[in-house]
Amino acid sequence: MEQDETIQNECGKTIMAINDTMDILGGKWKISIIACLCYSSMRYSEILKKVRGISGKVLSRELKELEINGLIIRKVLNEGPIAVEYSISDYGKSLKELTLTIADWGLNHRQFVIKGMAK
Amino acid sequence: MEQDETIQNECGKTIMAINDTMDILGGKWKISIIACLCYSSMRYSEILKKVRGISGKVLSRELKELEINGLIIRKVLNEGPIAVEYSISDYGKSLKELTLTIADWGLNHRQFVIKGMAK
DNA sequence: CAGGATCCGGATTGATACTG
DNA sequence: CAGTATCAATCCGGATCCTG
Repeated sequence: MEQDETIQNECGKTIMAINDTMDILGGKWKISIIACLCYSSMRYSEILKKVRGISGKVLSRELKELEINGLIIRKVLNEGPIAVEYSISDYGKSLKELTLTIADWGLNHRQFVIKGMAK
Repeated sequence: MEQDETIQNECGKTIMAINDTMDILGGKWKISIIACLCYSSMRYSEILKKVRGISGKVLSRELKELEINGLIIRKVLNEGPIAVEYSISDYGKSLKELTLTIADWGLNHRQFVIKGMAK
């Protein structure tokens, strides 16, 4: 029984930790944006092209939130015509492994589906 | 420049792979549910308690989607009074590493915030 | 170019009540 | 117990227009 309780507590802690992560990275786009900036720094309009499907309004909101959480850095390169560069922060780099794990699973899942083994 | 293009392509592929994963695991709760069932099989009402904050309606919808995708297994134990047990499938187990990576980052992030280094 | 303001319809959620 | 049905509230994202 003690063993069971230990397992149950572990489970609860894990879920809390997952929630902590999801509070920061939740939503449809943040992980993609982080993964993108892990490859190289980018301008606003470049991210807009890379992260297919995101709208301008949503992108600027997501970038703002990521910046507030210290995961990315916003740097104004030039005023009139304005140019802004976004890059990953040192802290944001701690998410690189996570993004790769997620991408790996997606690749494997695609194979899995193609082979028709999912059913 | 060729090097740059390679990097850009890698980036695009990574983002597509992330989208593939997110199509399956997207949303606020699915990862928590999977993590939960990686610890042990559970009844509907147990999951409801473990995954704090989720409503019954949303839980049953999420469970249905996870089952359709082959990640979890639904087993009726008993009719009247009905009892249902959910468990992780072999395929779902391939997500265990992912859930642990996410939980790890959440734990570290909590430390990071506590130490006030996030600003 | 970067991104804010506004409008708007559709998706998502929570509460509550109900069923086999 | 394990859900389903329903309604109201809300959250979104998209499109469009506007600014420095």
